[in-house]
Amino acid sequence: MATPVPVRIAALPRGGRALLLPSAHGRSLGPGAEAATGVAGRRRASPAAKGKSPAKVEAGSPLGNTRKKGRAKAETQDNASVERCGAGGLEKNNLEEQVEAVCDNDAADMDWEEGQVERNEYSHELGESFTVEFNDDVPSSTTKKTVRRATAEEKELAELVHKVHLLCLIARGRVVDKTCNDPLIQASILSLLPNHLLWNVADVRNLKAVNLRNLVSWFHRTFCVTAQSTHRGSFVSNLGFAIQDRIGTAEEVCALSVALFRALNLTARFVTNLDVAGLRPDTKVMGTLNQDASRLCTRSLPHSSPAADGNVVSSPALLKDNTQDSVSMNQRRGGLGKSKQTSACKRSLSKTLSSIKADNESSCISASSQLPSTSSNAEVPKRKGDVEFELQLEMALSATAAENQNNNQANHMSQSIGSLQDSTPPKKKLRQNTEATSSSSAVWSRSAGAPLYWAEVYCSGQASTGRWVHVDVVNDLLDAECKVEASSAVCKKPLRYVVAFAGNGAKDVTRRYCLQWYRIAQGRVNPEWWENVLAPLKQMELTATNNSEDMELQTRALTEPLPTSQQAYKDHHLYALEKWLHKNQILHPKGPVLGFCKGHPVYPRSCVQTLQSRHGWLREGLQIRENELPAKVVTRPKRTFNAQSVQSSANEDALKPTLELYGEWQLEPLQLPHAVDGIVPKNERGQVDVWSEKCLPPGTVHLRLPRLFQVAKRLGIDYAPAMVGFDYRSGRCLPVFDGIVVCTEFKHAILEAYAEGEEQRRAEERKQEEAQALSRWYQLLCSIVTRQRLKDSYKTPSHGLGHEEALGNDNIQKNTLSSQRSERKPISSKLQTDHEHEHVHEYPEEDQSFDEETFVRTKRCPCGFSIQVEEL
DNA sequence: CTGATATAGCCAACTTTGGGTAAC
DNA sequence: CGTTACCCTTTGTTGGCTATATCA
Repeated sequence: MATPVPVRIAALPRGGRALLLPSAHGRSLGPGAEAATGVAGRRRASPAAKGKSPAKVEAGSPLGNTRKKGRAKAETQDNASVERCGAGGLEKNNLEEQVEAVCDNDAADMDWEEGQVERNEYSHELGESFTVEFNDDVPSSTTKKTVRRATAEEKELAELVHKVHLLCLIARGRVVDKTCNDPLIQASILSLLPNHLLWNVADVRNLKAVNLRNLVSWFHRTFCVTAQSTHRGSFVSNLGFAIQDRIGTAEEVCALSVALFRALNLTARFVTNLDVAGLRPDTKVMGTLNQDASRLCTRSLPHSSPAADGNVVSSPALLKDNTQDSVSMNQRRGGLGKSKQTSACKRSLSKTLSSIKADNESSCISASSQLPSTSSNAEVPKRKGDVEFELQLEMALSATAAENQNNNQANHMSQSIGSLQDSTPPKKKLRQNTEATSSSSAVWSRSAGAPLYWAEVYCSGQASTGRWVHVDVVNDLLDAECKVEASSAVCKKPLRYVVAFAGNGAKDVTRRYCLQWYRIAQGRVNPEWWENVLAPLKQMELTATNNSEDMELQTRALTEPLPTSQQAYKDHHLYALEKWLHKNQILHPKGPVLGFCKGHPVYPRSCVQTLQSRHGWLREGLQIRENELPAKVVTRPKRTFNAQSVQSSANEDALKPTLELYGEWQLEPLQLPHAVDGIVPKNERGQVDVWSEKCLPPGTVHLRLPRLFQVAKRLGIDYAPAMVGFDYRSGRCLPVFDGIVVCTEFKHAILEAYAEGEEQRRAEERKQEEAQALSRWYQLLCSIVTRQRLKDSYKTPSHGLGHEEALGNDNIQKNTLSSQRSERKPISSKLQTDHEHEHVHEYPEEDQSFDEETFVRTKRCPCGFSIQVEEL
């Protein structure tokens, strides 16, 4: 029944043998899987093995492929396991002979795809200890994971996602900003503010950060922050409910603070660290878009439907996870005992859900219950007595409406799903969730959540001319911009794009919060694109706030402290170490030295010059000045594209394996011979090399149109074919031509003539097509007529035929340009006998027509067959 | 945990002007 | 016999950059 399949026998050092299905990536059945009862293995080429021949363990060669260290190591281990499993000391038998015969047959080019061994057929010959072993995916700590790097396509996709996500987040920021201007929201939040806090901020013109202290503390005490919110239809509605319930997401609470500041007539803006999907693809997560996908998903759809939640609830794995989440959360908050923790693991569904509820509620309670949570008592331990915690739990549960609970439940569940989908380990994720909800600590540490939303208030009384002051009501922080970067880094939400929103506009203020730009530069999108996106928004922001801080941000950008690690100097935007220069870079001038890092002098980045070869500069329309020596000489790859150069490679190596590079300071504009008297200066091949438009001889133009050279030739204008590059196919390089180069003065004449010529050519083409169509119609109709005539001649001979024939011919002849239609008339009666007719080779003159415009002669056989001949 | 270093995989750059055969 | 059109074949190597692993 089983198809004989080529299999390989590995001769093992101790004489043991194992049957190996040829596979680069088989699967281990484990040491215990003995005498497999029919094994089917399918190999799928993994990306790592893509394009490589399957790693086969050759007979007598334990290490099939020792080219790379890592693989050799892995295979050594594989063979050890093979040995372990296969040391049965089997006698060579028929099967093996058969198998080896197949192997010897080689097999090297065989497609080793699928294997199947049926026990029924062979087991009696092999004995019970025969083991089938697949040499891959052995679960072992030392097994090297296949490292797959992202391809260019994936990178492009990730960048696109990043950009789109950025745009979405900006749009979101604008929505929030706009809502902060809503009069009703402003009035509502203002109405909550106690009177005594009002006059602290009355003097807007001389406002200082200190004046905001009480306001911020009050706000922090009054509103508690929750991880998830209920969608109420619009952000305005959400804020309305947040005001009513004194509870909202960090974003909502922060937005409310901005609304309050604006209601108080302060200049305030909504600031957010855009939590955007990564610019680079995440190679750790295979098969999915990237790890941010789930985050994207949860952010855009934070409220999964109850039905979806129901599905999830039915999954035991998720349940367990939730249980653990809630347990450790309880432990964290309330200090539950160990026994309680273990018992909690076995809780029923309802208890799990209630504990989740408790978590949600307790987070609010803990935030709002620690009312006087100023910096003075920030160090108060979070652990409280169990009793107190239980009390709070009770209060929370009873105080919350059932409906609300359900919502929270659902939200928390969807959040949990998100956390499971996320590549972050559950434990870590849990911590993040906890952090997001806990807001009692004013000391930046891991326990404080990553700051994603805050406000900036312009304090005119601060500094000499006033400045923007960082105000974070979520974390009860005032003027603490220096702490943002560290806390973001700790919470794995590094600063990337800190954007301030005001007046429906936006502005990148990352510089204010980021002291180590080199750390984030890699994660940011192409600055040009980003600036283009923000340019119109920046103007709107400026109009609204009337405060330009560009100088301040610029100063920050230029006065970054010297990094202490050498790595940081790699592509640092301000500083450079000589060791990190690229192959085509040089320091010119080599100085000044700004400092030292581990003994290496640090130079300003502005001293780094990028060099190019003579040809490279030529493309840019520049040439090297006379008598300039190469700034740097680097080795160039050997030319190995044909046999001749390989033969003479020894000489070539000695001669010129180097590439001479020049810097910008050694250049002058390209000086090419001018076009004189309508003659295009050409190279020795009679062409012009157009590496770029800058390489054109002065006074000439490059016209990239097909068939243009014919026009130039016809008009007698001097031209040269434009060689634009090379095509390297099948190991050969072929010049690629595109259009022609002519003197500028002939440009219009040629283009006009070309347009005319093209028009004519198209007309001719059309005419030809029409003629052909007519001819085909004629043939078709003739054959119909003939057929009909034949038919009739057998049924009712010579009856009613004349009319049809006349009609058919007439129609055609009206439309043809034939000048001799009348002569073709009586279609010979010979036709009637023409079953095996051969077309007349020498067509009679009277059966030919000639079109003087197209030079097409149409010859017709009396049977209706015609042939067209173009006369030249 | 951080930084230095080694390693491996992806990818871009580099190369820089056909030859044999059949039909006409 | 000279000219022309068409087909053939689908590279191959090197080094830079970068992510990851490993070690101090």
